[in-house]
Amino acid sequence: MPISRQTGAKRRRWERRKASRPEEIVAAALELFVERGFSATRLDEVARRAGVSKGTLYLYFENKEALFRAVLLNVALPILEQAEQRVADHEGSARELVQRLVLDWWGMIGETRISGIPKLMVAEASNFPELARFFVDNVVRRARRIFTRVIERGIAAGEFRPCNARYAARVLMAPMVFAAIWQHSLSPFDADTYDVGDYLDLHLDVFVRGLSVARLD
Amino acid sequence: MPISRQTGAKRRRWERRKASRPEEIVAAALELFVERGFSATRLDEVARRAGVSKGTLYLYFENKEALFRAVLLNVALPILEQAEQRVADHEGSARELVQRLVLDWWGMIGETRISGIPKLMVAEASNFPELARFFVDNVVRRARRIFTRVIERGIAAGEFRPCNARYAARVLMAPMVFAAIWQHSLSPFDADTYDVGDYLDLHLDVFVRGLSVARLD
Amino acid sequence: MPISRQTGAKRRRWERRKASRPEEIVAAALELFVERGFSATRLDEVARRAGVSKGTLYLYFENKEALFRAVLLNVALPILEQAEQRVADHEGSARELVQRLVLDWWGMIGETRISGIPKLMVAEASNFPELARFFVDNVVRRARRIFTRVIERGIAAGEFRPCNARYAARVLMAPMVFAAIWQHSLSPFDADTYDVGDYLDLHLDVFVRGLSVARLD
Amino acid sequence: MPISRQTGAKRRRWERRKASRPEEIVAAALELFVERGFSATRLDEVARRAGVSKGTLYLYFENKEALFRAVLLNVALPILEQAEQRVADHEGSARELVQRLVLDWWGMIGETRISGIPKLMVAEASNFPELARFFVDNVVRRARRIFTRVIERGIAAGEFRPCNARYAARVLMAPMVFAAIWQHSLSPFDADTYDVGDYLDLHLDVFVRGLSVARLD
DNA sequence: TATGAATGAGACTTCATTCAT
DNA sequence: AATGAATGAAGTCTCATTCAT
Repeated sequence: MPISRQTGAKRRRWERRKASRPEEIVAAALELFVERGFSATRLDEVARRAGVSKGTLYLYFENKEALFRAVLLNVALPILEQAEQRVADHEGSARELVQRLVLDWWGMIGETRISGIPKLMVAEASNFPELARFFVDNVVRRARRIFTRVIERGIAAGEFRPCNARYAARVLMAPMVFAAIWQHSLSPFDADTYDVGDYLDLHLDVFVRGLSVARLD
Repeated sequence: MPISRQTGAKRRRWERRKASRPEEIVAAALELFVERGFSATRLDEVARRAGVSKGTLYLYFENKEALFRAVLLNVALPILEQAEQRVADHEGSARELVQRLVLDWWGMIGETRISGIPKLMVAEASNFPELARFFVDNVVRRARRIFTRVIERGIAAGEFRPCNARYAARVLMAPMVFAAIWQHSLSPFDADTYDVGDYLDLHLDVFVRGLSVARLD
Repeated sequence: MPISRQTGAKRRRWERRKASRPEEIVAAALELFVERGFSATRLDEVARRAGVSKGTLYLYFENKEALFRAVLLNVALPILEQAEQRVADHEGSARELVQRLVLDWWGMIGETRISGIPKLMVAEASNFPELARFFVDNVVRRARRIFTRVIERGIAAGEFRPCNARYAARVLMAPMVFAAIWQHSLSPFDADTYDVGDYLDLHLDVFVRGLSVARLD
Repeated sequence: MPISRQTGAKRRRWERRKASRPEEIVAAALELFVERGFSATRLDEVARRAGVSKGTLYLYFENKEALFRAVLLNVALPILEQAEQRVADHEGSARELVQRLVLDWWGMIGETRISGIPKLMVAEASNFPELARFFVDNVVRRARRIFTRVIERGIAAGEFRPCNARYAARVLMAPMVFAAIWQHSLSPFDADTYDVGDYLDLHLDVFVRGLSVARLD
């Protein structure tokens, strides 16, 4: 039985938790935005899930759109930066690197709520052009650049066949990002369940073989 | 008495063929749903774009959700069935077939509004579970089955290495579907433009090489 | 017993009265704005008093402020223009004219709701600067100009003593406008009732005597 | 135990004289009520302008309406009483007295914030009936009585023509009160600037001449 | 005393839906 | 069949008020 869980349950009405509030709100908003989309998410429910009143939201965020912005900037960006860092630190052959990049990404993000961001952005892009632009510039293209560089390195090292590295990076990333989108959208309605890890393994195997100069056995 | 009022001669140029009304409405709805999402789409605007009054929508569709259903059933499904058919008719080596399937799909759907459906479904799945289930069962899984079969054929013929054909089908499809989603979401905000045809060519080349038993030169 | 009042009472829900709606809404808004002020007036109540639903207000007016504007432009302005016209047509001695101007104004406006406009504008001026400016330019100064001209004419004709006609016009107008403001504000709470007609008569008598060159007996 | 925490030596420079808090709040409220009206005034801003927190308001005033009451009772009333006193002490001819009363009033009140009270009361009267009644009884009628008495004295002394002194008092006061209202409302939007002193001088000159028995030259 | 984070009723506004015409 | 004025439930947001600190 958990320690000391039985008394604190009845949260007092005027309790204040200061610094942690905005994070809790953003976390609740992330969940709901990912689940229902921006428009279909009711602030009422964000508040309820964050355990605050409706008015409290407006203490920390100017309006619903600002909350959306915060979700992206305060949650997605830091984690993606961290991922970027971790990924940049990798060493080894291009082949290995390609595989580590994808598997690490999924390992870090895949099972968390963060993986809902792509779906969210894809769904709301045209309703929030500036945010879309921001997201593309600061997340998508940065990620693409990393993958592109790794592939270029592989080509330079004679590991990979010469090809358009930018396009290859897109090909490499698509199944990975799609897995995240799928998981947060139609996957629950799909009777054909699948293991994302195995799926990514296969993708990586096929991709690396397909791109390699040498015959891999 | 007014002159020539009884003849009906004043045929307005935008007088409509009655039968096409519902189609026009559905077409308008498709555009807007894809562009903005279901919640953010105003029926007012659907009506305006379809060139009818708001009230008219309700002559043909019970409510907004029914219109959504109609968009999927009346527009997406037929076209996708047609695509399925065309794709099923293909003959040739598995390698060739794989490539034809993907390129045909893009050729038929890619530049049309239909390609917005994946984004729309992905965005609204959790808000419309039955529709999501329907879409997965009648579109996604059917498509997956076709791709799976082709790959199985390739394995059986000794063209492709033995592997989990279902997973390979997912890997094969992901970049294709992702291209459609991307085109209708973040692509307009992406300074790195790309040619989808070239992208798919590269994907297919890498995929087929990666899956093939023989060395392709 | 009033004729045919018993059947039409139960106003049907979907009745539409087209053209008259905006006027009815503006009339209701005028009453309430004058009575409570802009901020304290609830659109709910405007709608109820106009016999429409809340949503209907937005069919005709973009928002609450636009309704305020409409009250001024569509109600106050026309009537004041009419008053201006009528007043400009007057002939006779300056003395008579001065008296006619004031008494006519009161006769036309005094007992109507329009006389609440000065109080309303005075109360809300600083909250609606552009509207205030518009009101001053198009109503106040125009009225002032009329009065100023009459006094100048009186001076030129030797009826009135030379003086600053603009200031004299202000002195002449103040008790008149103040009567309107008073009537719509503190008058109902004043145990000392008074007859505005008598009050204006006295004002005019004193003013004209005080300004005249000749001794009036 | 912390060092030197008990001495209270750290006297913050903006440490306040406790006693003055309510006055500061009332002063801030007066300004804002006059400027924007009661409803449109935010307690948030009252607090900010008074240099206290929102919660502090409630230490001194039960609610917003009580603060409004306090503005009238604690600020307006005393000053108006003082004005009344000073005015009552005057001696001299009725003519002189009339002029002193008006000019003194303006001299004392005109340039201060207190002169905004009439506008405020006029705007909010119907929203606060008891307060309106109180204001009329304790301020308006008392002032009127003073002016009435002076005019009666003038009539008795043969200075002024016989007339209804109560009405004459109203006529005398109106331009004066109106000047105050104007100053706090539409004056800032009026391109025709004017000098209130000159205006009142003209008013008094005309009024006294118009009421006098003797010819004034 | 004093604070200011938190509350929640209630305001303005939107928009899917209805129905007399 | 078609319209579009009208509706009112429901959403976002505001702000007077409360109370733990």
